[in-house]
Amino acid sequence: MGNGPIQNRKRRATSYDVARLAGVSQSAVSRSFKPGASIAPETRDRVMAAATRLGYQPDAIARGLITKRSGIVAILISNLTNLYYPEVLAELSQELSARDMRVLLFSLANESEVDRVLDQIWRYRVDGVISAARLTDAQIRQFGERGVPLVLYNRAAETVPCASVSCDSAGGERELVTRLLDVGHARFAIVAGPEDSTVGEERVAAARALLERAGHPDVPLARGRYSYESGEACMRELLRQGPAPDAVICANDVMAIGAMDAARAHDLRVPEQISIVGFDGVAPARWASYRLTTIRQPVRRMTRAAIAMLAERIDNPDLIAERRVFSGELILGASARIPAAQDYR
Amino acid sequence: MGNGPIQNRKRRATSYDVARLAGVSQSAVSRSFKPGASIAPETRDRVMAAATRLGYQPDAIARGLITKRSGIVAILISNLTNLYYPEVLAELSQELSARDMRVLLFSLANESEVDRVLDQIWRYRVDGVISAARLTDAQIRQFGERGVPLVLYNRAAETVPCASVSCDSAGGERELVTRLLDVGHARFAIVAGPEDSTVGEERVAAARALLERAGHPDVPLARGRYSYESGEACMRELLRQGPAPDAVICANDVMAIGAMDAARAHDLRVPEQISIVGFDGVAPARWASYRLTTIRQPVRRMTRAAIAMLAERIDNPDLIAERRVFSGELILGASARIPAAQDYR
DNA sequence: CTGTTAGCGCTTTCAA
DNA sequence: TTGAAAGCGCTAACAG
Repeated sequence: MGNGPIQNRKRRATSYDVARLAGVSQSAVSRSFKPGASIAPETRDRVMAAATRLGYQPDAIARGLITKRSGIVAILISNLTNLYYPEVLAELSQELSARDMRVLLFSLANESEVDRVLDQIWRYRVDGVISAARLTDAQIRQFGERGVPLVLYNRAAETVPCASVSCDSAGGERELVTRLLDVGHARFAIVAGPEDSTVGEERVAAARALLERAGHPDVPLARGRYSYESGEACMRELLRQGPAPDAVICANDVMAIGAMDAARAHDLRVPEQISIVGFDGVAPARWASYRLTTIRQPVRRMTRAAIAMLAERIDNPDLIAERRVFSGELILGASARIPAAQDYR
Repeated sequence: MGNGPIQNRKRRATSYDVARLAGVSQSAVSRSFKPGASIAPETRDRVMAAATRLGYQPDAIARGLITKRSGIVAILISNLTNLYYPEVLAELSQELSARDMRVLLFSLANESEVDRVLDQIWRYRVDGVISAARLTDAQIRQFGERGVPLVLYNRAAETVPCASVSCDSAGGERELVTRLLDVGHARFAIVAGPEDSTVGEERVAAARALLERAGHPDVPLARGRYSYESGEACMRELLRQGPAPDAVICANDVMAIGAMDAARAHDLRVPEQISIVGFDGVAPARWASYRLTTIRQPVRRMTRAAIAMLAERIDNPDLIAERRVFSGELILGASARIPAAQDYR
């Protein structure tokens, strides 16, 4: 304890306490803590000394009441168990903290909670919101009405203009499918995500369109819920339904991993007998047992962009909506018969 | 829009606005929103009607200023990329939200950030803190001095009494090692976590103690950083150093998974030639390519306990410190030669 | 550069 | 049951 801050247990020191101890006015204390405020270096030192003695820190809550800035950004995530989202959350959290903003986390077990969460968001006067959860257009509109900056992560609004960052699902999927076609895969199948997943549907639609144009209409499709187990189940379903496919396109990595395990359980060798590709580029996709061929989302670039856009909008709420779409990076793993291809186009 | 709330863009409605519209005093509005306050049902209805028309919600920030309760709990997590923590975070977040508390998330890239984070915590007047990050005793003491309730998750304080929940590392590890010994494993090796990880060291110490007593002193040990890559590297190191072990005890699942892949890359069959065990019970440990034998932490029970303890201490700050230790559950996967053993004891 | 003063939006006595 | 009034701890004009 020796030279630790003196302090009556419990009651925390206020700026008045510090002012009294330093022999200055309360506003001098306030100014001492505001960078660039007009205060004599000498007074400031006295104040700071008193502050540390009392263990004083300006109260962010009280400050927010008057500055209209809480320093808090809310993050909405639908399901943290998705394996892709923890990576996103870690990046967001890191970068926000570097920019001196705090994260109020809302993880939704299901979509119906959104309204309840929005209520909380209004009450806490957050400076802005990054949402990796599905929002209806009506919900998005509320942000506009209340003047709370919003950036969507990996989703987009249907009819309302709204700032967003995302990874080019269609482009990435087309790259994968083109490669698969080029080396002569012939019996395709798709493991899709839930129908209400925008990115999932984009990926599937892009794959299908390309396949159709290449003379593969009516590709068999099974729907999972983005989980490992559902990936396994989808693969089993596809194998049961007809002749084994020689290329399976999965809407995300985790299902692709489940699909690989299920295929192997059916004594199919990956990629010799069956190619399997995913999407996202999560860590386990790189594990030696899988070495998944996939499209890696540039998570860090995307999160940084999201935060930059949000910060801009916090400073200038009337900024026009903008969508930033990043290309994913093709990761040539070992789960698909695709040539390493340097001079590829 | 039709019957949506009327509202001048940007400036949010205050209790005064509502009061005026409802033709009551501002304090009547306040009371209407406080459950169990003395207010005539009829007035309350008028107020509520006005409130919805204006899209009014009591401002949590302003309320906190006077009630001394922010409704916010801070969660500290060291590294979200650990795969075990997202599961914990998801549970914590879920349960806190059910109890009408918000989560302020602090994810630390490294231990040196702790002090910076604590500063923020004091400023935001959080009602309490759950820490799954390492705190020094001096840091823990600050919580006591400031009267901020703290519950440690999977760690414990050295010399300061402090509320905590954890999983019985030693007990779990002993169960694993006993089984391995019983079936005659003879050449053990350990893949440990970083030296500054308390749980990691507990697990390793328990395993070593038991092995020593069983006539296996000086078990070779390699240190990883809890990541897949480091698990792989450790296994390679162990294989390089001497005769291949027939049982490898890993301080967590992710390293065990890395170790399995590395062992297989060396053409060792798991578990026939080498048994590998982990700790935690994360989702990928159940994947068909691994089916890891491990100890599963009862995450939901632990998180619920942590929150219950925190809530108690928020209501009664002087509550005595308590440690709750939960037993892990042995998961018999297929990564170790251990009999299914029903009548085991 | 410094102190005085007026709030931010709310809850909570205290009388009526 | 209700309204008036006094703050919670702070920042931001405004004079001095």
